[in-house]
Amino acid sequence: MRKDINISEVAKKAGVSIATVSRVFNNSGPVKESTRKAIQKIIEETGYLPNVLARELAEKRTNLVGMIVHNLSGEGMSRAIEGVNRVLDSNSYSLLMTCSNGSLESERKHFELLRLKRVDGIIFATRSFKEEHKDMIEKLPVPVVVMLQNTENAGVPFVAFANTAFAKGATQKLIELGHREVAFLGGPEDSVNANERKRGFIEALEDAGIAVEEDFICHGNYHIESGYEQMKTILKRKKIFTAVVAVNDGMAIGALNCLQDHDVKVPEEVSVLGLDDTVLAKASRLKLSGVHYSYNDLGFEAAQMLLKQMQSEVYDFEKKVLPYEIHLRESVQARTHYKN
Amino acid sequence: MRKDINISEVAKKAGVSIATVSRVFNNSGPVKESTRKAIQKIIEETGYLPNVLARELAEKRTNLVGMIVHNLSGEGMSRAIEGVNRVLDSNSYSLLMTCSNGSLESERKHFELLRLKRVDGIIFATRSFKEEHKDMIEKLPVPVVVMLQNTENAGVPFVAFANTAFAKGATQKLIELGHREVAFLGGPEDSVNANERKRGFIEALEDAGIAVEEDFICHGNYHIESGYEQMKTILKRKKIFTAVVAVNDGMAIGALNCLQDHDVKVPEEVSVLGLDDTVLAKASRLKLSGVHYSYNDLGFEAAQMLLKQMQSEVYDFEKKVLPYEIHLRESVQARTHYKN
DNA sequence: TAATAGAATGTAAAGCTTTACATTTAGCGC
DNA sequence: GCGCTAAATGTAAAGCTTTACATTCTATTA
Repeated sequence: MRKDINISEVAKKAGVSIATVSRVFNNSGPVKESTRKAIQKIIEETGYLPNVLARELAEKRTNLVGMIVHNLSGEGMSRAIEGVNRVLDSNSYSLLMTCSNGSLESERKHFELLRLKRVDGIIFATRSFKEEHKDMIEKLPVPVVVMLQNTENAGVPFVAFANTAFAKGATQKLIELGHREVAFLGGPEDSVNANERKRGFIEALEDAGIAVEEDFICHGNYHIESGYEQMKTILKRKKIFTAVVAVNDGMAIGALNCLQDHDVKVPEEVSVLGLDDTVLAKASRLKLSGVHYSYNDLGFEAAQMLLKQMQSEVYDFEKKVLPYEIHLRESVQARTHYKN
Repeated sequence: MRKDINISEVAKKAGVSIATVSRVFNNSGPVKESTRKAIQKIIEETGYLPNVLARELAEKRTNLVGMIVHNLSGEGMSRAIEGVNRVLDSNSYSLLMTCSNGSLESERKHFELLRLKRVDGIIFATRSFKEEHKDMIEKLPVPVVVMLQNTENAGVPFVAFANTAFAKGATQKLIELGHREVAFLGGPEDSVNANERKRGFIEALEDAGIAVEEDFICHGNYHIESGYEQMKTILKRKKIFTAVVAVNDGMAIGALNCLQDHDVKVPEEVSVLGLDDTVLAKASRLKLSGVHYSYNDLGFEAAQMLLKQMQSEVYDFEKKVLPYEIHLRESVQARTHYKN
């Protein structure tokens, strides 16, 4: 298409050197007022825009932040990206987005791509953080902030949710309400986040001196159908329970539907709580209880932390665990005498 | 961090010129086998990676595709981005993502940013396509594909859903089932997509010779609460209707909850259909009827089209309207005699 | 053996900016 | 009017690659 005008053409038209034009454009040095005016006029007339590639080459920075995400399904990650974008936008950075689909090999490829593209920093959202990831990160010439995983042990900066803490807190609320036989619908057994939540659940029981029954613990895949199935499995065991904690809203909704289909009254007979607060929580007529935490803030904080690291010479360890709120709604009530 | 090695250092070590190294690295010219081997060895030893910035400067292309999206809430857009990513990934392009938050001014800013960043093409997802957008696009030196809006009139290439068609089709299904008093819960009045769906609804009625009653048409904001409110408004009018078409799943779920709360039996008394098929459709015990269309495909097709445009010299108009499927599930049944 | 085609390799320009350093200009005090 | 300082401007290198064109081989054919 139409040929771009470059700095030397502007300089020629203005009868000055390119250095002076550069100084005017970037306001990076003393220029006589009359010269400045003249150059600005030419810039405007010609619509001159510097070639960012050349500039980046000279400056050795791209004002680009890379982001590696396993996938985008689920509303959480999108919100996080919005949060990231908000920060980058107001700091003149742009976002290079990639989906890794979770495999280690693919993640390695994406780290290399971002390195090649010379991004100035990387936000890395992974399902589970491995030793190999640490190696990848250490090889990079730019800072990396991990999102959604607690990488304290690895010494890698991160922003994450307090999975164990809020799972424990929510379970404790149920215990406070008199529940002692509580079932847990967990996530995939190899998911770090799901296991952290499960741990919180177990800790709450243990702290209260309640024995943890394996019969009350199941694992699913986060989906509604899976919640339904796992709930059914537990129901079949015919052991009495008065509350269910689900690792996320999908499983909670599945459980809710399953209970209702089996004529178990919620919340009169069984309370249901999802460790989540997505749009699904609002979908059922019976308002689902859950834990609220902001993915938007997650992204926001991660981007903030990254920019900070990018500005400092040394990438020192830093961490941020986000706050949460437990919302008890219609799906939870105090334990009443259980009618068998 | 550690200094990168550049092509001339590799050349020096190998005792050849940089041109030869470039030829080996890019496999872009004849090189004697022994020389090639030697250079490849040095490349491996030194871990040489070309400076992409310099390369892009020389090649005048960035292998970058920009994407402007109003926002990322809702699962649709994320899926679309995944689809885009899938195509770009396998074609060695990367994605520069920006959220415009919908304002025209912001969109203009983002177009400029992408132009500055010298992306090779742009995918533009907007809520409503205006004359100004066309101007912005025509000024750009790279092709643009619009996503989610039918821009046939403007002559701008696009990939979109057949809003009017599937809304009409779904409504016709209801009519075939004997429904004649059908309510419509629409989206925001300034949303092009929402209005296209409304038009399809109206066309179906008109084609069947059914008068369109304003009392049966409401507008909301896509959310569950809004669907609930609008449904209530219509219920209050005390006119008999036997089916409801909602502009999306959120409104449909809201309507469903509202009807049930008012002791209206679904589907026995009123059928409910959402012009959507998100995760929400699976959340209720009563399986919601709807229209299925794939956002992932939307992104996929948009990216494909863009790449094609990028490869051809002239950017000729092209369009793609995606297929859809109407799924009648539990929430819809044939009209039976209406008990008053 | 010389000519010649074709392969292999090298040279240098083009792509465009930033910036350290060099040079020139202007202004001020004496 | 001279000298000095500070401001204004210019020069050229550095950042690194690709590639058109030039040159130098190598091998084949006459």
